[in-house]
This record gives sequence, C-alpha cells and structure tokens, in this order.
Amino acid sequence: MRSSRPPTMNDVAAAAGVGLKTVSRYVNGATNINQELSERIGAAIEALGYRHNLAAASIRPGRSSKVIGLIISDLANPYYSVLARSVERVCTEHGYLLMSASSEEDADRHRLLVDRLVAQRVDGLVVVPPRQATTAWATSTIVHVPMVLVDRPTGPLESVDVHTVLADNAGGATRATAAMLAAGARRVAFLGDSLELYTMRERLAGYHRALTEADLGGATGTGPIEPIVSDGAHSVEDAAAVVAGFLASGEVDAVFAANNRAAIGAMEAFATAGRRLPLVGFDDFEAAPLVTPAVSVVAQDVALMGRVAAETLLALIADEAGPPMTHTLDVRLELRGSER
Amino acid sequence: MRSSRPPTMNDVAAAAGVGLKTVSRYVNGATNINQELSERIGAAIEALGYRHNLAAASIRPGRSSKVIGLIISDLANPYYSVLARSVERVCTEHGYLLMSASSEEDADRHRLLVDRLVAQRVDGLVVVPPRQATTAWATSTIVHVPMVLVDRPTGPLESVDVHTVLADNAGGATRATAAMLAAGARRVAFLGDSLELYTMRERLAGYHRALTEADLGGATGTGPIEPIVSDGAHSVEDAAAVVAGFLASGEVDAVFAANNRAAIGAMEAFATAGRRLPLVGFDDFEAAPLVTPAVSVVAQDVALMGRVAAETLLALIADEAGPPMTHTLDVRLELRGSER
DNA sequence: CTGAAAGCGCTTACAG
DNA sequence: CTGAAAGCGCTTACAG
Repeated sequence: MRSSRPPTMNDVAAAAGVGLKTVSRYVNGATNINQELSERIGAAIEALGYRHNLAAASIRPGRSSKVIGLIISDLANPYYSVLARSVERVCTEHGYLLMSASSEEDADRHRLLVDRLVAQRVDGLVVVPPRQATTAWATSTIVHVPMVLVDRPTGPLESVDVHTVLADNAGGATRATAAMLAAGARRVAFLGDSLELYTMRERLAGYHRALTEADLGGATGTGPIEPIVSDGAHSVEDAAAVVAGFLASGEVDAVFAANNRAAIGAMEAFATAGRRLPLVGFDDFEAAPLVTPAVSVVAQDVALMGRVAAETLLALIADEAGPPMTHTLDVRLELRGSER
Repeated sequence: MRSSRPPTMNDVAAAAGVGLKTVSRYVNGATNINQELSERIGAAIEALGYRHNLAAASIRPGRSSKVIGLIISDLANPYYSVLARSVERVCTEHGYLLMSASSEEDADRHRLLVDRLVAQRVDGLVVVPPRQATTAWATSTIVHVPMVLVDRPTGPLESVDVHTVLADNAGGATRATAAMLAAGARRVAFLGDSLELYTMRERLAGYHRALTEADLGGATGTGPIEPIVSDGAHSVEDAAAVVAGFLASGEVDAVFAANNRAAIGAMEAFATAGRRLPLVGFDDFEAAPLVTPAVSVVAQDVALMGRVAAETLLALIADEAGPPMTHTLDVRLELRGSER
C-alpha cells in the first residue's frame, strides 16, 4: 500500500506470494506458468497498479531499448513531418518507439542531440545531416550506433561509409526544366535557395544538364541556351522579389522554382504583376493544384523515403543490411498546366 | 580494448586509475574534482569512446528519465506536427527529450501507446484523447503519470480531473458565422465532420449561437433564421459533394466550413460550378491566402497551445501546477475577402 | 576531495 | 515449472 513510490516487481511477488522470477516471466508473456500462480500474479498487479519498467529491463546486456531516434531540421515543416510519420509507422510495425528531435539546421545543436540520443541508448538513428555539417560530426560522435542518413549525405558522398536515402534531385530538375523547354521556353531561370544545401546543388546540376541536352538536341538555332541562376529564394518574400525582377527585365521566359518557397513566391509575384511565366516547382505543396493555372511540380515520395530509411536502419540493427550504399528514389513530374 | 560491448563507467575508472564514484561525478559535471584526476578521466573517456548511459542512471529512485511522451492523431497532419514541434521546443528548453506517437484516432492503439510510454518511464504525457474515448482509458491506465490533455477533453469535461488545453472553438465559430450574417447572408450552412468529434460539436454550438443572436438582434424581419447543418465533410471529396448540393438547391447563400477539408472541398465545388458563395473556414491552411478571393478563416494558435500544454505538464512534474483546470485559448478571425 | 559498499528494478544462467 | 543468487550500469548515502 505504499503510495509514494511506484510498485516494483518485488512488491508484486510479495503480494502474490511467488518468486520474483515468476513475476518476471508473467510480465514478459512466458508461456508456461502454473494457472493458479498466474492468476494470483495478475490480481496482485491489478491491485498494486504495477507497471513494467522497460528502462530498468533494458540495461541488461543484450536487451535493447526498442527506441529509435530521428533527427530532422524542423518537425513543423510538412516535408519532415511526413518523413517522421513514415519512420514512426515502420517503428510501430516492429515494436519500436520513436524519439524525434529538430536540429534547426544547427550543427552544434545537432551534435548535442546525437549525444543525448546515444546517451538515452536508442537502438539506432535516422538522421538528416545539418546543412553546415562536415563529416566530423558523424565520425567523431557516432562510432557504434547504427545510423542511416536521409534527404542529404554528409559532406562529400564518399567520405562516410553509411547507408543514405536520397531523392533523385538532379533527375527531377532536369525533367522539370526540359518540360518548359519542350513547351517552347528558351530562357528558363533557376530560382533556388542557398547552394550550401546539397539538394540545391543537385537541382542546379539537373537544370544545367537540361539546358545542355537541349543544345545538343539541336533544338536551338541561335546558339547555346544561357543559364540564368538565382540562389536568393531563402523565403517567399525573397523569391517574389527575384521573380519580380525577372518579369521587369524581360530576359526570362520561364521559371524553375527549386523549392516550395520559390514556387509560392513566384506565384505571388505573378499575381502582383498581373502576368505570369511558365513555372515548375520542386516539391509538391497543398496549394499547387488549387490555384489557376494549377502549378506543375516535381514531387518526391517523402513517405517512401522515410520507410526505406527506417527499414534499412532496422536491417542494420538486425545485422542484416548489406554494405553501406546510397539509395536513390525516383521523383515524379506532375504536369498540371503551369509549365506552359 | 573490448570491442564487442560498449565501455562502462567501470572501464573508464579502471583505465584512469580512479574510483568509480569520481568518474560518475566527472560525467555528471560535478564542480570539485582534482585537476589531474579530471584530466586522466577525460583522456580515458576519449580513448575508450565511453558514452554515459542515461537509461541506467534513470532507474535510481528520484532520478527521472527526462523524457516526455506525446500522443497525437497523426504526426503528418500539419495541425499536429506544429503542435508537436511546439511541445518539443519547450521540452528542449528544459532538458527533456520527446517521444511522439500517432494514435490514428484509434482507442485501442491509444491505450497501447499510453502503456508503452508509461512502461518506458516517461516523466509525463501530453495527450490528444482519441475520438471514441470514454473516460475509461484515462482513469484505468494513467494513474500516477502526470498528464495534460490538449485539443479536446476526455468525455464529459468534468469527469476527469486533469489539466486540459483547448481552443475557443465555439467562440470562433460564432464569429465566423456572424461575419457572414453581417455581410448580408441569411441562409448560412454549417459544413462539418462527424459530430463524434468534440471540436465539431463545439463549432456547431457556436454556429447556432450566432444564428440565435442575429435573431435576437432583430436583424431579421422575416422570422428566425433556420440552421442548415451537414456533418458529412469527412474528406475533401465528401465536402465538395455536399457543397455542390448546396449550390444546386439554391437554399444556401453562405457556407461556414468547420475544418480545412470542408473549406478546400467548398473551393473545389465552387470552381467546378463556376460560381461561389461567401465562405469562412475553421483552421488556417497554406492555400487560403493564395487563392482568389483569399479564404477567410478562424485561425488557432496551435504553437501556443502546444507551449501552454507542455509548460503546464512541466509545472505538474515539478509539483508546481495549480489545481486541474481547462485552459481555453483565443482564436483569431482572419477576414480576407471570401466572407462576402 | 575521494573510495568501497549497497541498492535501483529487472533478467539471466544455475539449481531444484 | 519455479526460486535464490548474481549482475546489468549507474548513483547515493557513508566513511575516510
């Protein structure tokens, strides 16, 4: 009847008049227990309000915490919340719980989170590396915790030997740009965020490739297509300002918006100016199909990305994953009208 | 040099040639340690790759896990991901980690999650009760884990003595409806999801109240305003179908869309029909300000809700919270044009 | 300021 | 099928 401290397995054993071991077996769902003892134990647990202490159980060697950790930039960002949900789903299917934490793209905070999660003895980690990451954070702190990277690699791809799940950023950008060229555009501008971001560098490379291929295809009678590149779309407002400049200059006849904010900013600039240019965005967003004309986008299967990452991690934990590799997922070009 | 099992505090003590206790003090940041011993310990930790085991530390009585649990419907839903992010932020500020889990509105799954989280010995729980919850889940399983409810109460408000954080659903609905009445609408329809949901019942009550007050205000010369109520907006498609019916009937001259999906469905129906009705939604959404006319909404401060819930929980854990009460947060009516 | 002992709640071989 | 003992990694009084 002690009310201050939660009841322990010992309390249950005493109350039921059985050995500690038997209670342990009962709680862990052992199959062969004397019917009568079993009932006494059940009654004692009920009466005392006993709850199994997994934290205590997990410190024994060989026993794991059955918790995995997830580090993303910002849980409130729809992209990452869908990713987190997908990872959570796989965890649930395998009896794991998820601890998720937002790094805010800050390398120091990221390192702190890794340390804390490792101290908490998670069984593994799914990680979106922070923007400014060098390979140091991984090599210095991770050591022996199974880990999978998602959305971006850490530093130069080959520098860390770890499973990595990425979208085909370059391929998507190539197809988006090519769609506008095919519709007749000649001066397609690239509008992206900081090229510090791996995904931006990849999308820019894809854009360049589309221009080059159009040249090689002989679609141009008047010399090579000149790239027009802006990396100033850090926010919707910034993006709108850049696009307003495009419109005023008369030098641009289509826009490849390399992320959500760029696409929304472009839409705002079009609305303000009262005229629009062909537009394709990267990453789908809620408003895209609702506006007129509906916005074409390159859509990633974020949920699949989360699933592949989580399943790879679980395989790693079970020691059944193959050698470290990069898993590149296809993207989908959703043509809805705005590309022309 | 054992590589199979992670190094323990004992290993560090042995390597550094000091007592276990001293290593413990070092790891826990104790202030007074002999300079030389301190350095030896630091070197040993580095050399062995030792990492503090918080799980083991937390099983001592009085020591807590510094983890809190969050149960929501679906982490991928923007409403709940913003809530989760806000709770996470408060946790971080206070040195806590967050375990979040999605109940999918399923009462059984919800109970499982509570059990698992309690077994994991979280220090407290922020919970969105599942839709079909009776008070049973709370009274039977929670017992002595600090808990705060958010977004909705469990069953009849007075039945469980627990801190609860809610938005002013009824007040927001009244103001939304009144705005359309003030703009001249007479036959405002309520379009919501299942009335099983607490928030829907509250919003419906607020809607009714606005009609009643308009009657009492004498704004009507032709007898009382008749309510028109649909609870069929379970999905965007369903909502669109209902609104198409409204348009065809000619009996409705404005729509109060009691959630996001209802509002988006209404927009789709308007687009299909080529004509629109005055519209106000509940809960802001990304596309709302981007379409023409921009959609007016009742906006909840979801981040504030998460913050208040988390801070209340932390106060509860510190035994500094007052008696259980309901915290009702104001909502904001964003008039953007679609209300007329 | 530091160490040896006892104990947190639980599980794992080891005997019965 | 069941129990008493030892031990998981750590911290807390207790002595020095």
